[in-house]
Amino acid sequence: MKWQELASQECSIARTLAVIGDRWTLMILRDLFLGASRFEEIQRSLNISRTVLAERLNLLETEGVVRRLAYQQKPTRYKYKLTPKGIDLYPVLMALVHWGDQHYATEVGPPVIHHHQRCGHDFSAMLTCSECGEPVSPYETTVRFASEAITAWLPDTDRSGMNRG
Amino acid sequence: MKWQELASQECSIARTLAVIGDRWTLMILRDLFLGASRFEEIQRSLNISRTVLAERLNLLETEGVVRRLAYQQKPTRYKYKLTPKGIDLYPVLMALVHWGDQHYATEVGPPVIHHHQRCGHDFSAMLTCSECGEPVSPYETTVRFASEAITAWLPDTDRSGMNRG
DNA sequence: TCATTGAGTTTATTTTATGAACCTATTAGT
DNA sequence: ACTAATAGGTTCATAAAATAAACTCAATGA
Repeated sequence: MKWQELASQECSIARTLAVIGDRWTLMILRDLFLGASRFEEIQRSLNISRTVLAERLNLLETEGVVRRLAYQQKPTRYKYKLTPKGIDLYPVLMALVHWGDQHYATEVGPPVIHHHQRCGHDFSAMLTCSECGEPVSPYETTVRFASEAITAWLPDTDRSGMNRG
Repeated sequence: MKWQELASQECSIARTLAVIGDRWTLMILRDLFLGASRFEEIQRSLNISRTVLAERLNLLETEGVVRRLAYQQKPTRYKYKLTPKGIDLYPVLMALVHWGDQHYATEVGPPVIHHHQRCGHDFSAMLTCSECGEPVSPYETTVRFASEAITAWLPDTDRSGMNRG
């Protein structure tokens, strides 16, 4: 299967990855979240090839993830800003950060610290249930499509019918 | 910059993407979370090239994200299971699902439904603060590294010194 | 004996990424 | 006036990676 056929799959992960799932796009989005907005700025920050950066920004704009705005005339120069749809990717980025912090942090700790102004603490991303607000572990969830429940993460011995939707 | 140099960057997103950030790995992980475990099974499910699948599973095993287990002898055949480190990617997958559900769902609704057994409801992923447990929006957070706070997501007019760590 | 399954590996071809140079418009410096 | 620099790309030759198909090996089943 070619990569672009992913977008047509009946799966939200596939459809999401068809937009942001290549090798550089999430790094570009990181830069946008960190305040980069100009082509040159992102290119120099990531040291990415200009060809790829241009292509990716184009796709992100087509998909409504970023907006291209002229920030000056004569000559016209552009910057890229996250749209609300793009800002909705914040939980994706935070989940990636958290996994990296968990498993690849050095002795000196995580390189970037996130601060929650509402509560005044430095924080990390936690996944919770939209319905009850409690933290969610994969061991407490089931998945269904066409009426089947799946609990692949359980050890084989524990699959005693629990977790079947 | 070449892709593999990403891993050496002082950034948890970069280090995470160096492991799972290519075009197919997150789809492979989706399959593993959904219960696939054998090479053939994943290959047929994704219709991915065998070369790439073998290479990716190898990297994931090297990185400790999956474990390769013999499930029979004569001939020895293997399956792949998520390790605890791999299961820690659950929030990443759920964040991707949620964004896809938000922005690419069809009239018939999301293709896959996630159920939270603890509360008994179908749910979606919500990002909350590890410290106060409240939902986190990017507008309420700051980031710092080398003592600088960043709030790129705010409209320019709102950047009045608030959100600076 | 021949076909099939599973887990890959090998190889030829196609696709994608890289790096360098180039283009256009404008301002700043000498 | 000439030159260099900046920004936002595009073009092009080369390198790297992905794809599809065929092949390997060990065993089982018809």
